[in-house]
Amino acid sequence: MTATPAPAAEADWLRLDHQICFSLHAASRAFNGLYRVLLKDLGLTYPQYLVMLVLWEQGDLPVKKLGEHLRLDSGTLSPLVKRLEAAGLVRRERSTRDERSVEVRLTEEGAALRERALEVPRRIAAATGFDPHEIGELRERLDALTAALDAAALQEAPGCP
Amino acid sequence: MTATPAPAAEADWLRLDHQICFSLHAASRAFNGLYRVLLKDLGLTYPQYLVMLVLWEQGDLPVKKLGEHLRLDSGTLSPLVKRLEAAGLVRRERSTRDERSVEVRLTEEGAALRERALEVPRRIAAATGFDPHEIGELRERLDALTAALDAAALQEAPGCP
DNA sequence: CACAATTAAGTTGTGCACAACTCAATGACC
DNA sequence: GGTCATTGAGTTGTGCACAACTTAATTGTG
Repeated sequence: MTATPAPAAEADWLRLDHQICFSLHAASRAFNGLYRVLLKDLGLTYPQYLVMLVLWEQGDLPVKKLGEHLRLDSGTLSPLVKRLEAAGLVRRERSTRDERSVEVRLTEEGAALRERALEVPRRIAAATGFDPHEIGELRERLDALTAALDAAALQEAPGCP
Repeated sequence: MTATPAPAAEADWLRLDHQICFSLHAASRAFNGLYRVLLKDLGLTYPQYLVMLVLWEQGDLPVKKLGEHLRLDSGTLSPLVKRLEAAGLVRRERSTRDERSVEVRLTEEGAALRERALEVPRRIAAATGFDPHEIGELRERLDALTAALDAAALQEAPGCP
């Protein structure tokens, strides 16, 4: 034992941080990469696919609601949805009830694309090599992580009531 | 049992996919968001922090080696490293041994920043609410996932020997 | 030696994420 | 009813990720 308890421990923290944050970053990009390959045929990017998943599941939604489901703001969604519209998968229509709101509606083509998308999640699941139970467990872990991180970020934020 | 085994199961696949891919996407962005807050004082973005972590741990490295550690290509790293150079944290120097290669070297300022960065991983770990063992476990799971996804993406790729 | 293939950086173009902002519609309050 | 704060989309600017490409240096092979 030395007088200085553990000078290396500090570096170990940075090392651990390197490991965990890099692992998550890499996993996210790896997922993105595989989806990129699998979604190429459908002409969708990964975030566009997420939007389509929500629309297929929830039906037509205003941009605001889409953003709540996906935790994305209008700065991300506006151009993304415009690209989906350009691809003929959705229409954007001003709500008559509230003229601020824009409804995103699936076109026939957009609704039909769902059939072709059914194969994607199976292939993703197969690629992970995880069984459904493991996937579910990992998902829970990640959701807990997200919730904890969001709470912490709020606390760290400049003005935190 | 009906003649059609489970017509709803197809939709469930899309739903599960929605869950897991969204969870990972959200966790990655949540991490990014918290790092954004914690790194603001250091004047670093999250990917820039990753580069600095590698340099602090490994010492000066050519861009190529940096990319191997972080799985990033020159298209991402070149402008990023230039921004680090503009911030005075690194210098870029053509290798004399191999003029194709560019060595990224920490400046005094860049090396000194490490002291201030030591606090970051502790605060991140605290924010997750996970103990070191859980973090390690999650990391292993994510690394396994990344490896499986990378392998699958390779197999799916156009030309796969 | 010469010349083709490979390699390391860098560039260009597209799309996503997010902060900070504008603008118009809505709602609340006096 | 008029004013003002709030809300929903959208825009702008910065930075990251990645594909496709260019350029220059190096290596391999005849």
